[in-house]
Amino acid sequence: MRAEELKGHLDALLLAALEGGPRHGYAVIEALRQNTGGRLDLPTGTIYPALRRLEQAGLITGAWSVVGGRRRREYRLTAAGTRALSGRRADWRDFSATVSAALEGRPWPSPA
Amino acid sequence: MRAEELKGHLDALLLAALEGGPRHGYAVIEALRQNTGGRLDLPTGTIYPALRRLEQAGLITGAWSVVGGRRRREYRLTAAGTRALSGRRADWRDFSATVSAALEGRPWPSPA
DNA sequence: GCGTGATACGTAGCGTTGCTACCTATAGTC
DNA sequence: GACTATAGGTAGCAACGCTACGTATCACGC
Repeated sequence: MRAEELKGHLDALLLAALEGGPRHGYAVIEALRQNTGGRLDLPTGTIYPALRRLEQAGLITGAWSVVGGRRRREYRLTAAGTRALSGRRADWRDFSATVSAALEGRPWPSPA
Repeated sequence: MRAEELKGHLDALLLAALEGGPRHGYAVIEALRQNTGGRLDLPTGTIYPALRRLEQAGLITGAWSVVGGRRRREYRLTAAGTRALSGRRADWRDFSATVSAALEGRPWPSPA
């Protein structure tokens, strides 16, 4: 998967990963990897800053906890985050339909 | 349509717009607009630099012409461009399936 | 002749954002 | 002691589409 492709869609994926309940960053990475058959294997340098962005935007809230001697920051969706997620889903459907139409449709004849 | 969503996918759209025959920049914009029912209405500041990038990458070639007193730069796909287009189409299908799986699938239960 | 809109090309500079590369720390296993 | 998995983080970079301009021609109304 080329790198730039994900730009602008990561937030939606992260919100979706938190939809089923609270998760910490590392678990989000694993969930994404498992749910996409390994096609989406995002580096920590992508996930952690993105989660902080979402927290700062008020779409998720984070709380520290310690499990098995290791500290975790558990994130959960806020009400605004839930709304944002459904907005992003609609955006994705629209975007994906638009690009598919432009890309997969039969060649557009040039007027010449 | 949010702005960042397009990132990394524009090249494919431009190549596809040239698949049916040579077009100049302004005509590409119109073709994109018409072919997506107006959902994709890209500014010239997006299209012209992108076409130059593609030309520099050897995926398209441009040639000046004058029609009705106005100069145009007509672009056409090169052989490499045609190959690139089919690669990008495959990328899109893979990417779109991956994101849809992660986004539209039923909520993953949290392991807690 | 003048203004306005469509056609047609272009550039400068910006902001966003995901990535690479690196760092810290604990627990378990060999 | 070394290594892997788990868990968090930052600095700096590169890519790229967008905004805001600027240039020019042609057609049309007035």
